[in-house]
Amino acid sequence: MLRLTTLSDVAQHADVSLATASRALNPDSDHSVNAGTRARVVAAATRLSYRPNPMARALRTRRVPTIAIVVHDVSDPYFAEIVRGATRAASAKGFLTVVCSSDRDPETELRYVEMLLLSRVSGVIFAGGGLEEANYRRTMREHGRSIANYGGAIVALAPRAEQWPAELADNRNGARMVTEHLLTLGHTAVAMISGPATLRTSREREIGYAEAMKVTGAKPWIVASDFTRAGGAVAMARLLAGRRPTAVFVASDVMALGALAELRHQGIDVPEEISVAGFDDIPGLEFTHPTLTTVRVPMAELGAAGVGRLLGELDGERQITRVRLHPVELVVRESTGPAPVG
Amino acid sequence: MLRLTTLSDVAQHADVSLATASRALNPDSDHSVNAGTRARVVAAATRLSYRPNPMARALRTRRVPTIAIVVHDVSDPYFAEIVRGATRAASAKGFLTVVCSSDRDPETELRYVEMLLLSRVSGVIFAGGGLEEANYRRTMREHGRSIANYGGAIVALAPRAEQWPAELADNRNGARMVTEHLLTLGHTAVAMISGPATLRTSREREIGYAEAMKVTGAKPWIVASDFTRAGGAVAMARLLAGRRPTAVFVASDVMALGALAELRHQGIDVPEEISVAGFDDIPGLEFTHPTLTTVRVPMAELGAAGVGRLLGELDGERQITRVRLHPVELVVRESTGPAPVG
DNA sequence: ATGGCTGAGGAAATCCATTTCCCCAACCCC
DNA sequence: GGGGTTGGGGAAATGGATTTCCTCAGCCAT
Repeated sequence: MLRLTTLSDVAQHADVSLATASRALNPDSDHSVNAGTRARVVAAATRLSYRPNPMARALRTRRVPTIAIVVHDVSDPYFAEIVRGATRAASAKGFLTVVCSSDRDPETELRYVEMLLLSRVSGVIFAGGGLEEANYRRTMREHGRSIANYGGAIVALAPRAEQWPAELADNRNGARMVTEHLLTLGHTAVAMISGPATLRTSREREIGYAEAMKVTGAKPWIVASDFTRAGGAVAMARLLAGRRPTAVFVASDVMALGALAELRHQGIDVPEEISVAGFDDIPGLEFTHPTLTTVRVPMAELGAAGVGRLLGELDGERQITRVRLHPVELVVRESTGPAPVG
Repeated sequence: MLRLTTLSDVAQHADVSLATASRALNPDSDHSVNAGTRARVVAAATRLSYRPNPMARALRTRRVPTIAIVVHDVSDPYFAEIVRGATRAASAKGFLTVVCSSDRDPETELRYVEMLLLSRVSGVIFAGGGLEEANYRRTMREHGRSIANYGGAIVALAPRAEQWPAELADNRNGARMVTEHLLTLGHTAVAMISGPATLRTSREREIGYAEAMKVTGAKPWIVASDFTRAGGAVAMARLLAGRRPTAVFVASDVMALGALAELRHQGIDVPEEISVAGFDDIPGLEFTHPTLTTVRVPMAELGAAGVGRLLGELDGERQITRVRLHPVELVVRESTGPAPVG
């Protein structure tokens, strides 16, 4: 069985004590070390290709060099992209990332969070929005407190009832912008396909949409469904069954892809007959047909920002602004066009 | 800062020594404990709601209740789906899963694996195929040995040079099947868009394609590119620039989506003028246009099987068959049709 | 010259569970 | 009854880094 070089090996080779070796290699210590001594230690460490044992360090510092990211579904491109940004940022700082995919089941999510707090991860990033459900909220609040109690940090990347520090996409503004875009194109019958009403993210995007609609005097026209391709298709079918809109703002790209498929299925041309816009700008939209107009959410950046924020909190940097809003950007592609005349 | 109950608290309350307390709570120890004593300890542990400190345990046992999965890119639907299956299976067994996304960079992957072996994860699942590059292979082999040395397990979910236990999709067979499907439709000029030549997965799929082509006497016609949407588009453009095929087998669905976009861009009808088939059956293909004919790889199942295999290896179950092949299935959709006449 | 301070180093405690190694009593067998 | 096993328990070592508490020398001010 492999024996790796330990700090005491390094100390011996550099002819210093364990304490000095440790301090030499952790420059941000309070205790100063003579430059020459430090050089000797560093040299020895390099020569022996020393790597500190993460477990020992974790035991002593009471902190695991691991963070967790909780998502609704890893195989949803939106979350996948966030995870990508987060893992990259984390590994750059020497942290590993455990990914917990709840498969959109609140129970599963709660169980995961309990596992996480028992294993004392340094911090937890909640990438998905919270649920507006009494039991879920209560348990989540308790877990959050437990995590805070042992010194773990929490960051949210989507709107949540809990007052956790957050790095959020400007959902409301984005929804308003894209709706205004559709209105500017001359559409008056602008419907929205939204996510589940229990999800805060849906609500924020609905509010932005409603704000833009309010100006026109038209009243909001919202159909809710699941945040999945199938959900989008179903919602679009429901819309098409009644009075037809000429433009539809869909609350997520994944749903929008489903909606587009349904339109194609029914032989309705986009954007000639109906304009469609999504939200998120997941990768690959420029390869769909028609290419999808959407609102770009800097997903990978959100993930990275979440990690940065988390590590900052761990270092005790109390941010004044608990919630930071990341700007979003309208991306106009082929799926939106002028309202049909007549 | 919360002080949690430690084993010695439990020991005191149960009025036994530390050693006995530990043995009472870890029933699979060699050392037997009197039933009454054990009951006392367990009662105390429950009363104090004792949870062993994972860090201390990890330091001592040199093993963390965590497994790792190494992928080329989490935001690639193929890998995302595998990760989903793996994390679910792992959490059912009480393991957390760290996800390492190399972003298709060999250096990054190697660095990750080094981090993993230093943190002594219980096991590592390699979801992506290995690279045929001398330095990569050598370093990876060394890391693999280190992991085995400390008692960690390794499982591969894609073909690799290293002789690790593997749960593989039947790539060769799938590629043969889909190529035969195209040939059966009357196509004679059947080209293949493959992944990077350095990737074993590409090679296996090429072999299956070549086998099917051999029967017809036609010689293989392969264009290699990246395993990305853009890669698929570029390769298709290259194909279209020369003598045109009437059917193209694309080595992955993600690439196939790019290839389809390029065809649409050039105004070429699918499948009227050119048939296109992919590989993997990533989620959402039934929402594309045209819906994509492909070979279904049970991705989530592979991920779960990988976890199962890993935990089996940890328990010392030496499998006789090192490599298990998972059957794949042809899924015919709209993107393939009869060869154009003339 | 004395007290106080700082820079630099070391010995030892600490984090907490697991695992030797050792001991004792009870029991068995010849 | 003496020697050998076995069941059950404890003291202490172990894993490897961080951190607390000292110590000592050198320097400054009083």
